Amino acid sequence: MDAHSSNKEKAEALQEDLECMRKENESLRFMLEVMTRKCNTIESHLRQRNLEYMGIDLNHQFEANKRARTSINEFSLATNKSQTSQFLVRTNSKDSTLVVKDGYQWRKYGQKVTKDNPSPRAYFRCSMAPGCPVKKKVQRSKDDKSVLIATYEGQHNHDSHDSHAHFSPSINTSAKGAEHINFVPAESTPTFTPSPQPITLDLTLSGSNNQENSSGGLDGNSVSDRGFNGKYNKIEDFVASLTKDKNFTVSLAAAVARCVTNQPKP
DNA sequence: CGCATTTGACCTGCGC
DNA sequence: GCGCAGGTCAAATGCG
Repeated sequence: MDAHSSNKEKAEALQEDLECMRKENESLRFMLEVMTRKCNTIESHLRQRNLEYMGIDLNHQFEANKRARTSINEFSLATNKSQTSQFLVRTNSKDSTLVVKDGYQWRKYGQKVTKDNPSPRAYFRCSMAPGCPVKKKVQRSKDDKSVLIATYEGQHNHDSHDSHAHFSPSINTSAKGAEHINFVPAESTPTFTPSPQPITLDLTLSGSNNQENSSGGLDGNSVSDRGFNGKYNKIEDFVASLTKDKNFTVSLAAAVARCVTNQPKP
């Protein structure tokens, strides 16, 4: 009967392990959910704040432009209808080029000085694929010369050759002058409460220069995550701490493997 | 030489 | 119909 009792002990030990792993799995899921929620919150906050900034800009532009054909709300609707999206791109203020590195290849086909803004507006067509209908307009912000306003129209009929560079231009530091770029999507939320403080978000997780980027925002109002239990100042810090934790990595890998294979822990 | 950029001319749409 | 402003075209130019 010794064999029987030892098997029973083994089964109990395995059940204990299984219970531990279940709890670990639950906590991991909880953490993932919390991080997802925080990301969504930050994203929606950014969009709202950016549109508030754009609202001011548009108000100024419409005051200056008697030929304005759309109201602010109409602008918002048109943005959705015609598949246009607008991004604020922070660049080196000394950089006079209107180049926005977004992972696609663009051919410039025109430049025009508009009435409401002394900075010229450049017109680009996507040249990565023949027949790609996407166009973009790039113009410096009237209020902040270090900010480029990039307006994209249409949808690409191909993929970016560099998916990492797509909308992650701060990764690309080799471009002439474009050494410090942050993208801020400016679309969809129809709220235009004036706010004097635009915000930018550096979406890269590239470590050291994140600190500089976050403190070097347009107005020092870059978003930082006050973190889990006040321990982590930024999501990046939290993620970095997690990725450095060997136990976390191993547990996460095991949990993911179990989820993928749909198998209980042995 | 081929390709991208520049830039003046031209086209288009809208308000008056 | 005219004028204005944004958008596009295409010849000229520059660069590798």
